[in-house]
Amino acid sequence: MPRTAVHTRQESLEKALELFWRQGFGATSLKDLEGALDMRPGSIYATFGSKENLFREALDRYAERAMAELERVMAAEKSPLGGLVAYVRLLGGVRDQTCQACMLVKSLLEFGEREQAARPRVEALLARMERRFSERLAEARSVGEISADLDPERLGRRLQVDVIGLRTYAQRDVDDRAIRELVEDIAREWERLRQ
Amino acid sequence: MPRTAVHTRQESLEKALELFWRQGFGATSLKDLEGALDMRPGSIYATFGSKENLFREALDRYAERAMAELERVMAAEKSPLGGLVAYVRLLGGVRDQTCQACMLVKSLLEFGEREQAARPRVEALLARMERRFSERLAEARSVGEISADLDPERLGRRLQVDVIGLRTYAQRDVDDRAIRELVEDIAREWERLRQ
DNA sequence: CTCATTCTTGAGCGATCATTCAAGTTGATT
DNA sequence: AATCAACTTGAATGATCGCTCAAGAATGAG
Repeated sequence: MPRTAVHTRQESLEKALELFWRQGFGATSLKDLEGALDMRPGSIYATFGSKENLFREALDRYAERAMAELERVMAAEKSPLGGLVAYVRLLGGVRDQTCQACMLVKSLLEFGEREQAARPRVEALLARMERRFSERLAEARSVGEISADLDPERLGRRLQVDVIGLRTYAQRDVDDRAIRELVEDIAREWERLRQ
Repeated sequence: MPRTAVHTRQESLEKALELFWRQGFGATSLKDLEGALDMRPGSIYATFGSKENLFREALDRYAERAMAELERVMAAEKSPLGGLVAYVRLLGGVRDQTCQACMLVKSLLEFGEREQAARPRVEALLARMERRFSERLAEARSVGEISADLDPERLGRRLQVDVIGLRTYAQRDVDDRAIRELVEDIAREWERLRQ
């Protein structure tokens, strides 16, 4: 009996995610969203409630995809350490994405003040990613790939710093060769942990 | 014969820098600046021309200070590599600054689109910092501190990735011990290049 | 067809944005 | 005291911000 919806929630979210990722929350106006989603303000608000809520949903979707990709890459490698190295190498191919830098990191820096609404979510999603790194590094240690002296938590943090640094650096206007070399250097450093 | 100015350009710039660093360009309104500089719009525009120009001057000032600190730390160490390691260790004390993350990096991510006005300047300032790293690493190589096989340019990039990653990570709501351990781990990695 | 339900529209809301400028204030010089 | 240049003020500008809501359009059921 209802009028058929012309857009699915998922598709709209995808388009919003792309915009927010590229431009950030503050720099993306409702007019931008109207254009990208091909929806009028009334529809957007009926569907998503507010710009901020739409952003939060986009963030969650982004993080979900990022985690899924990490799991996919890790699952393809038997070695826990090898899986993480493969993930690092994959970041070299980031150049043809919507944006080189991680959306979580962009949001973290945009919402510097802690009282900002989306900030806790950003924190939680970054923490989850780091935790996954640490878990995998703990596995690597327990199967003897890396020294028992190493602390998986410290290594997980260290890996997140590398990922953040690499992807943020890739946002600079440098040529692809530089990025490829960088990825290779970082990947080799992690390989070197193998004992 | 003129009326005595109540604010010096330098002091105003300092206050603006602090605001822009913490909040970013877009999230800092003229009302914010009016409050922080204790100046009315007319004065601000008479002095700095536009919000964007004020931001650009603040950026330059930030970069100048950052470069000066790098030079200071490096000058205090005889060893070129040691100077860079000392700089990395110093980043651990970043926690009591205006903002943990580098203002250049925050700006790089905020002005993702290349057509943004301040973007080329951000690129140039980041490139200058990296170049300085590479120069110092070239010295380290020429005095035999690190292997002749290593490429100072690649290492300079690698160091900038570490610095970007570390300072951006420090923006997260993690405890100081985590940051201290991270700085130590990164510093030790660079020490390990010493042959 | 009529109706009820769901979705979409877009004009318009008050607030805030960066910016301008005519008028006011100040202080040294005459 | 009068003058004038330098500096500051703050009301006002048009644009744009996120958002609302009454009205319109489209569908399936009766």
